[in-house]
Amino acid sequence: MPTVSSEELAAAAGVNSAKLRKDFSYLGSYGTRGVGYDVEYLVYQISRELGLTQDWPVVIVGIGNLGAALANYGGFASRGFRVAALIDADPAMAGKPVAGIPVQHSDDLEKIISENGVSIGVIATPAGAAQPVCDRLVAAGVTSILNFAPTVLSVPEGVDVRKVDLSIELQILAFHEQRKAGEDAAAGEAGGVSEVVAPVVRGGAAVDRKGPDGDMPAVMPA
Amino acid sequence: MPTVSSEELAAAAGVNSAKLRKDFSYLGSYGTRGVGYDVEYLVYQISRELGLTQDWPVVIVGIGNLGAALANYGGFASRGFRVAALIDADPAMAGKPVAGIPVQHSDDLEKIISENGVSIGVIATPAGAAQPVCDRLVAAGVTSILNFAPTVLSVPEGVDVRKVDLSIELQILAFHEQRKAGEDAAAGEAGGVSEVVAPVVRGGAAVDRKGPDGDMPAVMPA
DNA sequence: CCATCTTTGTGCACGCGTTCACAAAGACAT
DNA sequence: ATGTCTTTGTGAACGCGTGCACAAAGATGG
Repeated sequence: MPTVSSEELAAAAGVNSAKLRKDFSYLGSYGTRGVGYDVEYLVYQISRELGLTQDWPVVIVGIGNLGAALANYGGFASRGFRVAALIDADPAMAGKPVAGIPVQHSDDLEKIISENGVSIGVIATPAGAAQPVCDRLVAAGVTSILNFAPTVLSVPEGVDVRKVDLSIELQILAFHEQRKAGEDAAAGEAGGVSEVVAPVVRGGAAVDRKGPDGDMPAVMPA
Repeated sequence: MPTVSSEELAAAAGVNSAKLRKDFSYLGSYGTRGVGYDVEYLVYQISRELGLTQDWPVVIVGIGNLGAALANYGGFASRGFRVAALIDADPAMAGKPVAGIPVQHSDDLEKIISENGVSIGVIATPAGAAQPVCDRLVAAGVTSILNFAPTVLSVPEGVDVRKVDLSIELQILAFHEQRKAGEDAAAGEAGGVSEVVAPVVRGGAAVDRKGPDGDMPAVMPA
């Protein structure tokens, strides 16, 4: 029986082995003392816990460049996701296959959602269309939404929304880039930029616990 | 003079007002006691601190669906970013304009980087091309990389890499979706899924502090 | 069957960030 | 000018997650 010790896994993942063991104990994944964890059983347990063993049908609304990129993305299938349908408001797109899946018109959105039992929707529309699309998705029964449009969506209680702002990631890189440059510059003066920035970098105010990075202050001007 | 109090800002952002004040104090943004913060000055200070007042030239390598989507993304300019060049390995793409910018062939990558003083690169290539492209970018002087390809990039010390895995966001939604469903089901049995999952959700082991969500265990099978 | 060795599972303490609570500071009215 | 009222800035306490260190448990060899 192939096994791994918490020590090996911790080294590979770059975390503390005690923390890893504590987490596994919560999962109820019992290892064997003196031996380690049964790899196969462990993989199964974690997969199940994360929902990888389930089949999640998703719909992608808005088949522009981004929507097409998502439809072609290879990483979905291995994670338990199945693109159940592609939806676009442009009648000219209807029927045209993208990533092997024919695009359907948004008039049929509600029907598509209910017929496929979809509970997760991806919005890749322009900003203006995002909220109306969101409302229709929610009304049709979708309870989790991944939003790529640069808008804040308002949804009723019980619906999860995650917003992916592609420029935020760049923002974070630029922030660190600036710090790199700032530290060099501050070497000359006394009390340079880095001293001012450092505490902020540690304890920046978080607008939302779901923010992508705890290392950056989340309060920023529009 | 238009002002805002920390209380108002905190309410709007959904955070504790003391935390917000403490953060602002690190910035050196002095407010006026009894009045609040001068909005205009505050916006300027935060913008400067985050690097929004600087001009960051970036190059996008790999002009497929995703690369094109990024090139067309409107949110970059307002955040201080300027797409300095689009680069693709396909000779057929060379010269063709995407988002108003002509695509250049990857043979000229090094020249493009140095001539434009680019320090931030975006990789939107297929997985196989990512590491070689990354190496060339770094060799040419890029010190921050935003990676959309589904590969872990290895870079020398001093270079920042942020990986955007589009399927991870979906994963997180599915995880919460499962918890929603699990809680209902567990209402019947004693000691259902939620009790097991809850502690994990709080204290999941983090492979990387830069992970996108502290609310989910980061250890998962490949 | 006993001794030893490995690895898990976890109580406990440390450290850090968040929050509370209040004194200091300035505006504004009288 | 003085008092009152509002809001900032921050010292101190609290709470939580992380990491240490060890006892319990099982394997393995003699």
